[in-house]
Amino acid sequence: MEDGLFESRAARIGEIEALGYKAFGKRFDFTHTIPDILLDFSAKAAEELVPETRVRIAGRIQTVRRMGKAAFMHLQQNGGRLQLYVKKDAVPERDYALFNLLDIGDIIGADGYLFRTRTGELSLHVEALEFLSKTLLAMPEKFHGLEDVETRYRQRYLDLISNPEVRDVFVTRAKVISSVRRQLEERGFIEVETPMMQPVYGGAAARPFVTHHNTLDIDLYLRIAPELYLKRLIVGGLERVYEINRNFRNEGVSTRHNPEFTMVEFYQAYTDYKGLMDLTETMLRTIAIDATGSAIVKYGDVDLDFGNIRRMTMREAVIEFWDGEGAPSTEQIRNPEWLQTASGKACAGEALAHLFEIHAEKKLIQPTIIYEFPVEVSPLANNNADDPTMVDRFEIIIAGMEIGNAYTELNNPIEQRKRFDGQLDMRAKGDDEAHQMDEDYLRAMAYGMPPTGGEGLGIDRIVMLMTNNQSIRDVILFPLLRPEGEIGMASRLRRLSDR
RNA sequence: GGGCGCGUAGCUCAACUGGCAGAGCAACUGACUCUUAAUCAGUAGGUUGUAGGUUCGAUUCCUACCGCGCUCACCA
Repeated sequence: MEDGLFESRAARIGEIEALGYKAFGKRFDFTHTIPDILLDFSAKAAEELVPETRVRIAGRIQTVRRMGKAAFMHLQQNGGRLQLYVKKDAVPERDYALFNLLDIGDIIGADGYLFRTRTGELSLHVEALEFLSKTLLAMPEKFHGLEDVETRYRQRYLDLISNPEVRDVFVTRAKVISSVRRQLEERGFIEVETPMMQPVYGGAAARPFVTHHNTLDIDLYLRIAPELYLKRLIVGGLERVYEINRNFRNEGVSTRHNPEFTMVEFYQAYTDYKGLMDLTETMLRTIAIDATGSAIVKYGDVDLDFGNIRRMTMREAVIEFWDGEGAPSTEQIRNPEWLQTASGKACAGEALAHLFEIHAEKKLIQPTIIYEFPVEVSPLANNNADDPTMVDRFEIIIAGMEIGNAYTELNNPIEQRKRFDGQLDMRAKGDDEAHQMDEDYLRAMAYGMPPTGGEGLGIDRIVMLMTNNQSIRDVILFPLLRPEGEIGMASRLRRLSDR
């Protein structure tokens, strides 16, 4: 079958090697990265580049403009791009022959000196070329880049090559994670790793992925949360622990949900949910500053203000944001019968949580802490001292999304056993996301758990906010997609070898 | 899972009411020693996602399927 561009590029492998270069090259020790050069020399005028500033650089060819016996091209590396000027009588004959074989997308090295062109662009006057790696496939169009969303997710490498802003998203993601880690470390938290494969899953309400260990012949669940293991460590005296890692939930995919997603969970002995509110406000503000340079972050058409976080109870939020007629009074919102009638839910706690979700959550755009949650939807949180139907828990909601969830941990094993039994009842009634009984967790608690506050923050969603992305897939390098059909790459490459 | 939308050259996009499938970039040949979405002249490149159907004739209309997006449900 005809495969013109692919075969003509493959043929150049032989031509490049005939000149004495390696088509899939070797180690190349550069003196500067391209971003270094841009940083160090962008501000310097043409005359300041003399005496000659000699550099040795490497990168991928992004554009080529050939003009007879001279040419300009742009080389990109680490998100920076530098123009190269190649003149026939300034490079060895062999290197000029190589230059004539170069394709957009090839990876090369270059030696030369920095100068400014007539139009003032900082450029490298090339004196020697080295070949480092051949591209066989055509790059996306230079002006629009790669737009097709499916291809961008499936071939993220190509997305990263042709869309520089995508690289910036993942650089910001790294800054967010680094900020979280640094802030927790500064406060004496230690990073731990707990099982991703768990014989009993818990710590959240979700359906799990199931896998199987052959030798032990047991089913294991990919964790839906690390919570119960982290609290075992609190029992063990690791009084400030955190873990940044993936959770897996076997549920719907949407612009806010990926089956595997990244959470930071942290637990601090001797504090409570109020202490965590203060910590959360500081952490989120600092993340925003570390990631974007400001506590005010543009998201869609709003400016999110991480410097000023409102706090309100779930009941207050339902009343304030009630849609249409019939907003409850402060008495009605505490009345189980009213709640059940208004929501159609069987128990008062689920009813309140449901009303909150349908009336209030989407409208909470500015960072808001919602506290006092119903006990029925919070099997691991400690009771509120004044209201037995409520627990000391809060969520942080931003742009209508749940970003974090925290509570004073339930540390009474007698109460915890009752809560587990309540969850088992819900499971028996068909709620397959109700919490499982975890006897070893009860046993740990029976040894005595200090009063503790614990919290989880959704890293992916925070990155969405910091990078102004509306879809979680744009902040996950390789979001889950159905496997694609036949690609045919192996057979194309096989035909090259068979010739 | 439901609803709506999309799928055309390697990439970005056209193609009126059903009437010969086109352009730019990339590629190839040629000109050009400061260009930058380089320019100029020319060439080649298509199973219109897949399989059926309607029709003299289908990229266009219909059905099913595949993939993706948005949205609702679901997801504390």
